[in-house]
Amino acid sequence: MPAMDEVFKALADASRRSLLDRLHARNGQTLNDLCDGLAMTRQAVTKHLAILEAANLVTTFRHGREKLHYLNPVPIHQIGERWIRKFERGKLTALSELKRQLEKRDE
Amino acid sequence: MPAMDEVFKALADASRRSLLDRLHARNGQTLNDLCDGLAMTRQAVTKHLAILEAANLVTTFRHGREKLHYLNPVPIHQIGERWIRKFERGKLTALSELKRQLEKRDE
DNA sequence: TTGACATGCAACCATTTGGTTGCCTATCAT
DNA sequence: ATGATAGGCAACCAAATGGTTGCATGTCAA
Repeated sequence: MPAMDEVFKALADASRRSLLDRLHARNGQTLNDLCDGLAMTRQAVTKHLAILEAANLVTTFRHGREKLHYLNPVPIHQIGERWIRKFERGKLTALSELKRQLEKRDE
Repeated sequence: MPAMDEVFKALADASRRSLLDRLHARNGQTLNDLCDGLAMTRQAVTKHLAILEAANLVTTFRHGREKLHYLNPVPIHQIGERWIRKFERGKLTALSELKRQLEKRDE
């Protein structure tokens, strides 16, 4: 069970989010598949994938000399459920307080 | 309009997420309010708050010599809507592909 | 078996990050 | 006015991050 902190850290990098996007578009890609079109060496991509795998956002299977990468949407879902939702409750309250302060500014 | 990347980066740090938690628990706190109990200097907290403010996750108002910090839940909500939701669609598909691969492993 | 392909490992590098200390400025209360 | 309180600024530092290059290993196909 990877800590939520690992997931947040993994999602903090735009290259890694774009790798997740690519897997979302087409699941089960090899390392080389994921490399092409990117302005990065294969080794850099490997490192990013390792971080995504450690955060459990990506799961891999060896198939001969190929390593297939699959998106695991569960941790993303959990961020939504366990973290973002918390801030949705009370969102209107927070916003109305903000508004009240903005108006008080001109007193 | 702060780029979503800034928001993700701001959320990547546990100390910053805990500052948001504190504001969620009680909105409109001063810098010193937010400092106490934390194992960090005031200046470190200032830097974190600056990053949260740049990402538009926190808005501030001066009131005399005090600076009041308010949570802005909008960017968090947008991460949920614009990013996380995208991966919820197709979540079941992705999971069933994962399952299929896991089973294929034992052939 | 031998070359080509897919990936792994390790050392190295520059920059960013999260934190510190020291000092300065502004505001409030007496 | 003056001390205490709230915050700001800047320089500095160690460690983490994102990337590179070079070489090694494992696997497939002819």
